[in-house]
Amino acid sequence: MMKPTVNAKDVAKLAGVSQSSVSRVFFDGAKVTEKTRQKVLAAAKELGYRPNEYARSLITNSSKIIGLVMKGVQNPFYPQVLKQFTTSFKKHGYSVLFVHTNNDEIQSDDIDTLLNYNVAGVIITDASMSMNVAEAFQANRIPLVFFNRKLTSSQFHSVCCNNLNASRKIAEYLAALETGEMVYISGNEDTSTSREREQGFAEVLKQRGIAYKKYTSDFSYNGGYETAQKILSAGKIPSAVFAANDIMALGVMDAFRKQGVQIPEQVKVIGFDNIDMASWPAYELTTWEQPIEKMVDETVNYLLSEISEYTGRARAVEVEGSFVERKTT
Amino acid sequence: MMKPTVNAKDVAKLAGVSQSSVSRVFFDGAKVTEKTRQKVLAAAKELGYRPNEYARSLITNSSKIIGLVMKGVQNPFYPQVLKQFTTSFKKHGYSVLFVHTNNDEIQSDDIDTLLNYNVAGVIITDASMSMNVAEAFQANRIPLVFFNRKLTSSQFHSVCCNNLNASRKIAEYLAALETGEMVYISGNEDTSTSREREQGFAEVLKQRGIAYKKYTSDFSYNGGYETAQKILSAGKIPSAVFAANDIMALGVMDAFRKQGVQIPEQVKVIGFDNIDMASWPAYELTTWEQPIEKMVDETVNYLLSEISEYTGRARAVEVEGSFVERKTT
DNA sequence: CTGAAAGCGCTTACAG
DNA sequence: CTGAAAGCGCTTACAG
Repeated sequence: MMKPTVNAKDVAKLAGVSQSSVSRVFFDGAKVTEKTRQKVLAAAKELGYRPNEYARSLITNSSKIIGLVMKGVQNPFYPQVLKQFTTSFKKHGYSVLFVHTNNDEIQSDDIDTLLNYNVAGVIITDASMSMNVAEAFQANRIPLVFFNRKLTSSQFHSVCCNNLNASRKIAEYLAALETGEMVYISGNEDTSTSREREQGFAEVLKQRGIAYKKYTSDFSYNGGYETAQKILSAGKIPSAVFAANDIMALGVMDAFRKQGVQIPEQVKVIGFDNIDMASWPAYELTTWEQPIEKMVDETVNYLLSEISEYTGRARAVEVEGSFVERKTT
Repeated sequence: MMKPTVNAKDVAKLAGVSQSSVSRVFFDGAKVTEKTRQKVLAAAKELGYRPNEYARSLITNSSKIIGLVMKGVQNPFYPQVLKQFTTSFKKHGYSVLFVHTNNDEIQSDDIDTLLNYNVAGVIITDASMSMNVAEAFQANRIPLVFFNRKLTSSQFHSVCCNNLNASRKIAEYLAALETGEMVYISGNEDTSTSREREQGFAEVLKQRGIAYKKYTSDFSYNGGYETAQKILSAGKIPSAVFAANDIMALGVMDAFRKQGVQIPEQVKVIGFDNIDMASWPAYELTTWEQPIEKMVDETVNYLLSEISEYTGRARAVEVEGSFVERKTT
């Protein structure tokens, strides 16, 4: 038994017009007289007609699908991002194909999926991608943006928070409060995000003659927790800890507290992102707010404009965020 | 300038075979001699050919896309679910179209999207859906499963944790510890999940002659937090609080602690889900673990079997979870 | 503005 | 097993 598919021809017959006219009624930008439109719409409604998206994509050689690649759904920052992208693209008539990579680097079967569906655009959030793979998208003239990540090569578009400026501000704030040795906890070292946040922080501390020690972690709660234990077992409690994201900062706080270390009296803690939990009474974490909405808007606008007219122009867009002072400093 | 699309015909020409043969090489289940296969594969590789998914879907009147509808991405339980579904479906050659609804009820434009893409199957997680909309999927013979929700009507398939059994066990556990009045904090009242969890809890408490009071909330952290404040301002601290999910339980804990109420000494707290945070040292929440993996497997298997042969058979699948005792009881 | 017709890139009976 | 051909449901020049 087949699904009873009703097509444009059926509607045309019932409406007493040509199949072309039916098509025009449902195709944005095509012209039909109001009278034809009404006849077609009535017939379509009666039959329960809906245009076949696959036939459309086939003939136009384009799709209304955006590929969104994500890895760290465990970090509450990203579900938030996913939600905003989906909502925003829906308004523009695009749907989101969700691709999850377990690995740091996006795998070739995921790329195949994206390419097979001829996605209108691709967003890579916290996964990375080898150069030649990114080039595969360029070769197919599929616009691509790295979200919250930046590649060293300038030939790819990226949208990030101004990490350098943010981490400078954080360092200045901390330097005004404390002058003892501090700690920076990095996320995965191969991410621009982690590197830039360290860079701005280091710059200012150097100016002020304040030393800091770096611990390498992985942007996860457990990573933060374990790093805090290492810090403590190293003997001296630092005057402040700047973690490259909030979820690590929460781990740090929990580990410190477990050892009876007072925050902020003995050590100040600052995160980055301003995820929901940062404002929870159990944490009240001082942090830097990433302006997700602005970042999403920038990304969507770029993608939309590249979809309507492909230029391949790429640049590193940076959006300012804002400092959120709470009770851990 | 057009995208340089290479199609099966191009490959056929280079390989010296017919376009049909090229198609057969890339279509699972079709037969070709090994010699032909090699020639085609070589040519395809040289040209960078990949089958057009839209032409495929058009001709087969089917797709390799699963629609996943979700609302509460703010609750860490759901990103986890999303991740597992994506991973599992990928193994079976399906991609996930992510649909986010802000509203409790899934909106008609989302349904249109799903229908236009002729999705192979649909999963509704925490959103609800009016009966006639669900019927639209049935009319199109698109298998549908409600995940972690159950409709009163038995004509739809659902996969849930055995909430009744779980909440009975929770009540028994609590009754063995305390006999004073308890509290149940519901999620959104129109969800089966919340109702069933109350039912099992109420049943057992009644048997044991223990009273409980119900507060209505919304499955969110803030909801739990505010409810705890209400509980406290009502005067008497209950012997135990059972929150319909973990994220509310965390809110409850934070509100209690803020008022200096000791957990578990003055009041015991139990959640439901076993999200990552429940195990964090700041909480160590006693809870019921929902077996996400098993629930996802059940859902995927059902969908896959209905996709390969549609029966329309529906039943309410229930999966057992397990009690996780930590330090809040 | 409207209709007849070509064609997007595939799958799949049908012959051979 | 393989090839020629029909056809999936659309969009879009091209005439009228």
